[in-house]
Amino acid sequence: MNIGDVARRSGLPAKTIRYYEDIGLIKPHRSANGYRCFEEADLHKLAFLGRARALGFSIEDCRLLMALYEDESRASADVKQLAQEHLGKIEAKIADLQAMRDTLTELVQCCAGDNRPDCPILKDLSGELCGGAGAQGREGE
Amino acid sequence: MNIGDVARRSGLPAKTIRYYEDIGLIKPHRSANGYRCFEEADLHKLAFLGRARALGFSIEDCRLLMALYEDESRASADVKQLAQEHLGKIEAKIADLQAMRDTLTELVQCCAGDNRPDCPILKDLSGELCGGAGAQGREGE
DNA sequence: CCTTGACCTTCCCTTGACTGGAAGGTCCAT
DNA sequence: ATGGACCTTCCAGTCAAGGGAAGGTCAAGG
Repeated sequence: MNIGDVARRSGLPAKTIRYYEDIGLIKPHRSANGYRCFEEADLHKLAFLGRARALGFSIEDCRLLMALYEDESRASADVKQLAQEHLGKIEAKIADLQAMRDTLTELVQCCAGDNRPDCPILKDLSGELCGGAGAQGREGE
Repeated sequence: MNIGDVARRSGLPAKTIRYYEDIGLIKPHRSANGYRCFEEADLHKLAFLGRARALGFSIEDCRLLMALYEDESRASADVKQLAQEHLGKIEAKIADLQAMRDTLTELVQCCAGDNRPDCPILKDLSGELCGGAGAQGREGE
């Protein structure tokens, strides 16, 4: 298989596949003409990588996950720990984003959104406290 | 004020402040010795930037927000629109992360986490369907 | 006067995970 | 032989900084 075929079948862009080879995640053979020559096993790995990346695992996590996958004597505890740590990071990000969302939602609701210059969003950003309904809870930043 | 003082007072690292000057967000004067020389107005701008960044606005959004802030004849509708667009992106990110979290949570729960190699997390990543409780809903990716 | 240490300057490299594009080689069908 | 689709490598850019080197400046202490 050439790179275009694996790209279509794995759903990953050819550029990404080359990049994954660059950083040592896959090691496709080469044909006589220098073209990368992928086997089913490579395709399988790429699909694995694609799914792990879609779950938000970093490239380094993917490397570890692949190593665990290929290690027949792995302990599932190691996989689980990796996944749980990643889950923790995701939950932290969600919490951060939710805090932003809550503050922004408040500010947007406060803002008249008309042609006058007075704007609680800018007031908040400039550090003046919004007298009204208020988007507080960030004084101590 | 020298950069160290503004760094302490704004909570931004000196590196970040220099970067913000580099990209034209602030334009501090220079003392005779070449040191940046910040006024209260610069500090105010940096605090504004810090808060906008903490709300997840991109640098380019921050640039627009600052311009609006300094434009006395702005329409609050413009600010509101910017904030609403940003809010939409944040909500999309939250939804993405929540989907990851849900799948990962399922998989982690499925995994025994002992010293045996059998692991539903790796099974899922490798494309095999998990026979048990199942973390489905991603077949069509 | 000299040194020490804290502070400041610019410059360039690195991050993560790609993406875009240029310049050029290969393959296959017409 | 020519066109177009495919492949190759290499270099630069993204975003928002962070790290660190090499060197200038300043104030205090000996």
